[in-house]
Amino acid sequence: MRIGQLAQLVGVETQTIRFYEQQGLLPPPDRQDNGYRVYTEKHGEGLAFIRRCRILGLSLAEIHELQSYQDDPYQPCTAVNALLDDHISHVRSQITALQTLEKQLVSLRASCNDDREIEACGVLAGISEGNMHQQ
Amino acid sequence: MRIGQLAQLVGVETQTIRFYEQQGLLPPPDRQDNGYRVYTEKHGEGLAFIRRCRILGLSLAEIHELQSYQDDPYQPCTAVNALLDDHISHVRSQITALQTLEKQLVSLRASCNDDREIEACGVLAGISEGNMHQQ
DNA sequence: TAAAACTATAAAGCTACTATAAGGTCAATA
DNA sequence: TATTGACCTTATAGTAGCTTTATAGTTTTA
Ligand SMILES: [Zn+2]
Ligand SMILES: [Zn+2]
Ligand SMILES: [Zn+2]
Ligand SMILES: [Zn+2]
Repeated sequence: MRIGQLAQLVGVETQTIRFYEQQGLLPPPDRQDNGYRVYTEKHGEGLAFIRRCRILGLSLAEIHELQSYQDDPYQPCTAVNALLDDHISHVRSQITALQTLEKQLVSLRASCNDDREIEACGVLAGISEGNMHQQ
Repeated sequence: MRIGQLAQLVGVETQTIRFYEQQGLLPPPDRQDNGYRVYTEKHGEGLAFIRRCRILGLSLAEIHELQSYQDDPYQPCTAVNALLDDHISHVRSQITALQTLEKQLVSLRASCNDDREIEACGVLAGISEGNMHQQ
């Protein structure tokens, strides 16, 4: 399988595949005489794994770590589960931060209607004066 | 006021101030004979405004837009309020996406306890098989 | 006077790609 | 046979918002 076919199969751009190879997330495939990369089914599985991890919001570093665990199949999976727990708390703290942000933005927005001049805009005034109802 | 004092006043690194100047968010200050930047109180206010916007999650482009409105104080503030409305919807869609993600991650995590071998890890299996309970 | 602290510019690094440029390879068509 | 088009190669730059590093000049302090 050449790079274009693999890309279409998994739904990724060819550059992305080369990028993952360069980052050490995909093993370098064999090459044809003309230099073209030749992929196997294993590469397809590896690439699909990476993509599903990315959809779950895992960073390339976290994916790399997971791969290192996969290479050690008889270790206990504590570290894998811990990695996921950490990632869940990453996501949760992002959610919390964004919710706080949303409240601030909504209250800022409520301080103005559409019929003022810029000079009297409650939004701009709120930002300028630091009335951001923190915490 | 020199750059270090301004930085300490607002709670920013000196490089960040130079960066904002370079990006056109802070007006270039006067220089001493030795080339050192000299800042006024206005610069302090401008910098604090930028920082508060950043804390509210506004992009530099959005901040730039707000600044252009500030320069036109007798226009109606419709555009300012619209910018904030847009930003609030940015934030809300991020929250929604992260909440979906969190559900997927929690359900994935629930598919494993800590007492398995990697080979039998429910988390890794879940990712590999694409059991991500989408939508 | 010499070191410490501050300033300057320019360039690279960070994440996870995406896009562009310039070129080599191959099958099919005119 | 010549050429078109689809595919492949590498290398380089761009995205956002800084941070870090390198190198050098200036001011303040001991
Ligand atoms: Zn994470
Ligand atoms: Zn307004
Ligand atoms: Zn926004
Ligand atoms: Zn497990």
